Amino acid sequence: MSKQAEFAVILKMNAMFADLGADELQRLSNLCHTQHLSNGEVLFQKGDAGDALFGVRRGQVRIETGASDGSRLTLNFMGPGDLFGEVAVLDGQSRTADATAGEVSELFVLRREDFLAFLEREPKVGIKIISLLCQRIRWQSERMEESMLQPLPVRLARRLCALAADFGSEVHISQEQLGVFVGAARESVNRQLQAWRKEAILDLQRGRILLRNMTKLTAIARNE
Amino acid sequence: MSKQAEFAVILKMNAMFADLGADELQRLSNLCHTQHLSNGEVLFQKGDAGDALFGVRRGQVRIETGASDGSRLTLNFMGPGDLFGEVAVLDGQSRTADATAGEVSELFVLRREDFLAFLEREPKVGIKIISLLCQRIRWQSERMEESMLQPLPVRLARRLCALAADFGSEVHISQEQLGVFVGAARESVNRQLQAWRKEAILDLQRGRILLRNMTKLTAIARNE
DNA sequence: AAAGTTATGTGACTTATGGCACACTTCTCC
DNA sequence: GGAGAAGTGTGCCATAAGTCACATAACTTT
Repeated sequence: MSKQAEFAVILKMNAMFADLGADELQRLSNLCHTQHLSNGEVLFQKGDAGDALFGVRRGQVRIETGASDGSRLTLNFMGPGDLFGEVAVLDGQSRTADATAGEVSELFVLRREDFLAFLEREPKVGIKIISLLCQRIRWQSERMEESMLQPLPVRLARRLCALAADFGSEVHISQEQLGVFVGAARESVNRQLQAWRKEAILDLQRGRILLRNMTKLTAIARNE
Repeated sequence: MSKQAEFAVILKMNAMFADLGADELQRLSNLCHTQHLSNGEVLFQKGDAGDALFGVRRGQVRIETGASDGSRLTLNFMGPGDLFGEVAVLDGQSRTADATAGEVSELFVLRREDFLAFLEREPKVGIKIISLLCQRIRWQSERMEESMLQPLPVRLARRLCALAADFGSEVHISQEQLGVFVGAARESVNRQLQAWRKEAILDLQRGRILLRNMTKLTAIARNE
């Protein structure tokens, strides 16, 4: 399969371009470039101009934010098929986080100017993107209310359920990072996890969590 | 001034349509209808279909959410010149809050289908809207981090500064509602306000707050 | 295999905020 | 103008979570 055809497949997977016809998809793919990253290479940093949209072909990219004390905390992992950097590209503002390759990676790159020009010619895609951004706004406000109103156990359970959907019952994440995701101190996360271990809801190992009883966990997440 | 011309002025005020030419603005205004509301009349409720975008011509509309216990809590006030209901219109999902007229009001209404049809003919407006939605996403995530990381005094100071920008130094709001805005209990809000009163940063009256020392207040908001 | 580094487990203490209770004040409306 | 509602001021206590401190366990490096 040619690279361009592969780009088209990946783009198609993303809701942003899901209802594009084959020809439009073809034209969009032709605008893409390829970029290789070695392990640990920095793609962009917080504050950089948001001049391109990226998609992962192979490898893994970590989206992280450098805390003021110099420690770096991972916010998200992007794997093959994932698109990232859309917000900065769409509004032309600067990046809000850093992106670093977690392995040798190959990305495709869609430059902001090419993308915007494409948008002007394809109003339908614009409307689709608007919908997606609106969804995101709704989702954000829900999480906002949630994180202010729900106690830590509920937030933690929800995050674990979400991770389970992506990774299966063996979630590979440190308690420190789980704390970042959930907005809590590492110690608090640990204490809650211990409590659940005693209830046989999960098992703990260094760097991973084994979910044993998803029924109970989802019940906690629902906050009955 | 004709109603249509007045609509055009209001639309122009909103960033969404700021760089539209006079003719496009004219066409958009012609799509608008007018709707009158009596005091206390309900415009829409949470869960209703988001089938129109509204703009306030005269009067005031409260955006509120009905708490589970039946008490209603105001999230925002929309006054003359304000546009609201965009998100539900743009993505076609249901309303996330209730809207009730706080006085006898006159609105203009732009129906979803008309608006979307307009968007398809004006890709530039679509791109502008995308930018605005992106800005909102950024703003939301900032507030999100803020509300989880910043202590109440900082959040409260920020909210008061924001209100001051809209209302001047005499902010007309109950402590209860301030609590809702800031995500805190009424009592906590009161205690903080009392502390500031003793420092001569502000004065309190029933239903209003008089800001005396904006310098100190903004300093607190900055969280130095 | 020893040494160093990172991740986890846990106790003790502190603190911010929430919630209840109740007094007091100011508005509103018959 | 009297009754009731709505908004405000404050004391007291409960509690969730953060912080600090340190022990232990698991991987890495040389």
